[in-house]
Amino acid sequence: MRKPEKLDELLIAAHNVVMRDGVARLTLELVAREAGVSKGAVLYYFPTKNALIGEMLKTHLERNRQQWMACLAEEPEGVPGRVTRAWIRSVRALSGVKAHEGAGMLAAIANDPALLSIIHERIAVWKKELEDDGLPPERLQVIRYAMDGIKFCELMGMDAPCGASRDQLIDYLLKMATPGASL
Amino acid sequence: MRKPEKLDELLIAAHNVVMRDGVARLTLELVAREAGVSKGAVLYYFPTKNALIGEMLKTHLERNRQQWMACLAEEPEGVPGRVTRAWIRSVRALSGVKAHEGAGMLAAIANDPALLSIIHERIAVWKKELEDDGLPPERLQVIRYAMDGIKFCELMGMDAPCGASRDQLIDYLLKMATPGASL
DNA sequence: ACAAACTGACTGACCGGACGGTATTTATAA
DNA sequence: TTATAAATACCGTCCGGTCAGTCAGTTTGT
Repeated sequence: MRKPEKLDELLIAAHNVVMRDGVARLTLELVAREAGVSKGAVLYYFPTKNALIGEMLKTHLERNRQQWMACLAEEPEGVPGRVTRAWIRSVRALSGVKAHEGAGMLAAIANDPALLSIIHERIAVWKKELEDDGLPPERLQVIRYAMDGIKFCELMGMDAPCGASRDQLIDYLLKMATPGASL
Repeated sequence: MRKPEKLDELLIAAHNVVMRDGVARLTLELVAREAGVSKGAVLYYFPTKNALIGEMLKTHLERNRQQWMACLAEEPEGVPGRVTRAWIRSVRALSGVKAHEGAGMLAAIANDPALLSIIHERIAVWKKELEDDGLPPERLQVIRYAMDGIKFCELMGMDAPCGASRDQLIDYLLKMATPGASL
């Protein structure tokens, strides 16, 4: 059941290409070169380019999910907004300086929006989990879209918050996700 | 100084193509067909594809700007957060049911991220105007990224808020942009 | 033990189509 | 006539995907 590690290497290579050269240059040949193999090898592991992109999406979502769960474990139980706060912390933990995540999302948008259905399904699940978290709906919405905004801005280099300003923002969102905290 | 109206038709056609067929299908030929002209005509008005996309971006930004100014005129003076509230209202006014704006942004990302510099410059200006608006910085940030999140989600069909829920969210953001309002 | 048969991983050449852009030609208006 | 507006034909390139074949290793038959 162990996935071949070469497959992961190719996914990383694809990610690197998107981040370094832009999503327009995500070509099978460039991915191959980045990974140090031939184009044929890439198509050996992924039947089509779309399959590659789909896998990029899935691994990205999976990593997010795991980080979320890890943060949830550290969040004390019994306080409403627990799931939401864990989610906020997971986003903070993941999107660091070194790499924008979501290269797969960019690639999906650029190549075949139908691929986004993978994300749509996940969002539906997440949304339900967040809505059942006991927070006032307006606050939850503000938090959710603010986090989305941060992520998207990071993804396309559009003046995402960073440094102290970023920490301040996330702390504020955490407060919003904590009933009784003064704003 | 009147721009030929054909040029605007082509921009609209390009916008329609992106929204209907996805940014991957934004080709000179499809734009031409959508506008009911030949490919040569498109290249007569825009020397390159990038020029077309750049113009899409600029008109989009320009429309946003004008809506913003219109909303600003209706906002009573003297109350801090005035510019921010006008901005929120302008976004609400523009992004309706019928059309996602920002096809140009998608096209820029997909084709040549360097085009985004047009947006970067604008963002810098907007940011300054918003920062000088007299609102607490954390609140301003939350509002700003929440609005960005909404717009991005709309742009790529990722569960953007709509209907009553959407109005509720925007009202809440307006309250956040109003000093003294109870949250 | 040892070779034959087979398998999985990978290569590199190639094809067909799409697309951006150019060059040339034709229609229209002043 | 001349300038503008647009159509048509065409070129070169790039890219996704196919395919035949190589080669290391593993299994199998004796």
